[in-house]
Amino acid sequence: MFERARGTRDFGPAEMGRRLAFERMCDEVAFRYGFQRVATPTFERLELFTAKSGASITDQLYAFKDRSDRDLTLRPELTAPVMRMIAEQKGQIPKPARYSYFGPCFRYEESKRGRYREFWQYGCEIIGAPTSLTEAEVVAFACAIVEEAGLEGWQLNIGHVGILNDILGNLGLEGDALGDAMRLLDKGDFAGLAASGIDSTAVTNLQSLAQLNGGIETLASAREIITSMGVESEALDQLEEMLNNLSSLGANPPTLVVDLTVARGLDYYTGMVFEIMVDELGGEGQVCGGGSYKLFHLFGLDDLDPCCGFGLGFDRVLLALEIQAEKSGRSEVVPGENSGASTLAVIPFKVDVSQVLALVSGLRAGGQPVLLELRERNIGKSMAWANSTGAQFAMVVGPRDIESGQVTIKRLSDGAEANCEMSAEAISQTISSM
RNA sequence: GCUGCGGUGGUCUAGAGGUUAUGACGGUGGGUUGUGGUCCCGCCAACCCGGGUUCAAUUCCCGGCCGCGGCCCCA
Repeated sequence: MFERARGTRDFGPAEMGRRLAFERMCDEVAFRYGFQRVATPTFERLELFTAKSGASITDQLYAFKDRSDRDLTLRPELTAPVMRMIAEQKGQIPKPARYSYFGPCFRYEESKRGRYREFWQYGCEIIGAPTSLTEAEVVAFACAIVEEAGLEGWQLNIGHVGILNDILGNLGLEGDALGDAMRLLDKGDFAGLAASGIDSTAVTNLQSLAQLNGGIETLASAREIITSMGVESEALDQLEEMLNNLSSLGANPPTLVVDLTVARGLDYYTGMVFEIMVDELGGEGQVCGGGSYKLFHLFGLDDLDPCCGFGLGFDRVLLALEIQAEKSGRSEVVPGENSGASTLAVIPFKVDVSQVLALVSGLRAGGQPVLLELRERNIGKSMAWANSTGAQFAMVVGPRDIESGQVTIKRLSDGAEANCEMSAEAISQTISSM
């Protein structure tokens, strides 16, 4: 026997229906926010990702050589490919561009629940509009997705790398030391910060900054602390503006935490950074992350920096929704996942099927989903089959019906029946009126 | 990378050093050649893999693989 490769999953009809419903929902929200869907290849030149994230990521990639000895890799994320796509057009696109995307990504790492070697990301980027309003739009879009998906109890964490840069820069940190300090801050490792040689008063101040917990109102306290450290931060004003815009745009997270020590551990973030967390997934609780970043300098298009975007952990959101639905007894995990058109199971019975197929064809042409019984079996078994398919209606077409020109439509949920003329129009009409 | 727990038909599960390896769900066929979901009967289908201990291992031991949790990491 052959087993699935580790960290991969199969999706049967029920699960796939749910995933498609969620993808459609994401696209609908994206459309309302003015995003246009784009797609990039599943594999790319290896250099694209090493340039973005350093050579050390190679061991987490599904990298390989092609027959011409080119270094390629399955994509581990979608931001760099989208940047590459725009760069290939020399940035000659209408700006600002609002792109959304969805697709599988691949990372070679230990798999566990909520972390797979093949996983799906839904995401977006706004390119060519480096403003705090852009940031607000991006975060509002992310919030809209999780909210419309019906996720409960999620938390939005927002920080600003620019503010951290101002503070740490004022302490004389730069280059690697600054990056290290930022990573320590992100982890909340203040002992490590003190050990790295940062002035103890500054560490204390950073710690109280990290302990601020709340929404926009915490900015005032943050400003006090930052001012007391002798730092003028324009970035702080930008963050305040962004948060106000976010609120005006209707984002309404169950919990909002303005946490200036959120750094997302990534070198290329430059401004606002954010993440959306849920409790249900333990250590894999981050379902979305993003912010403002500079990457176009890698392609020689510095003028497009910074951009703003996010990646949404498609699988994780679904997992969290499934756990929450289970807990609350909700039957629908993704809103609308069960609301398909009413399918009609057509059961030819003791007739030459060619007599039925024209009718089936007419029904389908008219937009009526038809599931055709393909085996010749007795009525009882065929009805059981119709029921097991999930079809809402069933119709037997036998000699009697052919002769009379009348058929009986049966609603499978409760056995209700209705008769009508044996024509596609009459049948469709009968179904929609039942 | 570290660490804890687990692995019996497709799914859930009983079980014991020697069994025709349990039951349910499911699938399939019949009872029933014009109306399903009930009921009855039949059939399909499993001890994760490799090594060790033993007369005998699916059961005990070790390793691997896979799954689940925790830590590290998470572009």
